[in-house]
Amino acid sequence: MKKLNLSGYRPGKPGLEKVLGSLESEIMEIIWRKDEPVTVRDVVDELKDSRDPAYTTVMTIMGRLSSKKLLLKDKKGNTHLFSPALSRREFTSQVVEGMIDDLLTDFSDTAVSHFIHRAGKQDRSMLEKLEQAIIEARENRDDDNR
Amino acid sequence: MKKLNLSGYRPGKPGLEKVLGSLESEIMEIIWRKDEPVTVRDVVDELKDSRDPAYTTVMTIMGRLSSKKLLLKDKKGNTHLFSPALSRREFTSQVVEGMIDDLLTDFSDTAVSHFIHRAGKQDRSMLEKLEQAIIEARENRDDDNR
DNA sequence: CGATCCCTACTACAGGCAATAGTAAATTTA
DNA sequence: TAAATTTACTATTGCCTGTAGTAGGGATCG
Repeated sequence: MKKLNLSGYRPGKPGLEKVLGSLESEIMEIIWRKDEPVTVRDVVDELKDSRDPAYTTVMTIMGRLSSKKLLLKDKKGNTHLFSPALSRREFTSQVVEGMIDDLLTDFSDTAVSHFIHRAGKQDRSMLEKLEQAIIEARENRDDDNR
Repeated sequence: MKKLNLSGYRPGKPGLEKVLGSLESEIMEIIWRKDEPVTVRDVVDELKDSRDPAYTTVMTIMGRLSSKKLLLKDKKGNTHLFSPALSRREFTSQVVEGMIDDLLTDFSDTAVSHFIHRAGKQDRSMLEKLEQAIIEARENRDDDNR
C-alpha cells in the first residue's frame, strides 16, 4: 500500500481540510458525491452557488489533485474525465493510518499512553472496543506466525 | 491544560521539525540543553559553528517562539532572559497528545483500529503495554467516579 | 565626556505552498 | 467557418518561515 504524499496535517481543521486546502476539499467532496467520472465543467457548475471560482481555478486544483494521486485523469476525446483514486473512506483511512504510523514510529511510548488515557476518558465502551481489537490483533498475529 | 497553537504536523520530518521550522527547532534544542535562562547572544554563539545566522534573525525567531508560548521572556535589566515554557518531554508529550486528541475526536473508529493493528504488528510487547495501560485507565476511571 | 558596543523593537524581503485567476492555443460544435 | 469549450501555462496574492537591516536606548571604556 503506497502512502499518500500530503504536505501536513492541521489538527483543529474540520474534515478534509486537515490535509487539503479548502477548495481542494470541496472539490473532492463533490467528486465523491457523484458516482461517475466528472469533467472540470461539472465541478465548476456544482460550485456556482457557493464560491463560484473561475473555470481555470478549478482546473488548476483538479490538476494538483491528480498530481497528489487523489484523482485519476482519463482522457476521453479532448476532454478529461476525473474520478477518485480512492473512496472517501479509503482516503481518510489512509490519512489516519499515516498519522498513527508516524506517531508510533517516533513517539511510541508517549503515543500509547496518551491514546489509552484519552480513550478511557471518553467512555468505557471505547475501552471494550480496544480490548476487542487487541484480541483480534493477537489472533491475526498468530495466523501470521503459523 | 491549555493546548499549544501550532500550525500543523508534518509526518516524516525528524523530531521537532514535525511541528516547528528548522531554525526554530535548533533554537529550542539549544535552550533545552542549557539548565539556565539564556539570552539571544547565548543562542547566537551556540549557532556560530553550524549555520551562523545574524543576531537579529535569532532574535526574531525567539520572539516568535515566545508568541507561540514555547519560551518565556523575562526582562532582567535591559536584556531579556528566555527559558522554556515546557520541558522537551512535556512539549513532545503535548504535541502527541494534541494529535491523538484530534484523531480520536474526528476519526474515532478508524483511529482505534489502525492503532491496534499497527501496534500489534510491531511486536507483542506493545500489546502487553496496551493491555496494561487499559487496566490502569479503568482504575483511574473508577477513581474519578468514586 | 564621547565613542563604542550590545540589546530591543520594528520593518523588510525572499522562498515555498495554496488559492485564485488570466491568456493563448487547440479542439468541438453549431 | 465562427463561437464556445477545453487545455496548458503563467501570474498574483496570502501565509509561514528564515533571513537580515535600521533606529534608538542604555551601559561601558578609555
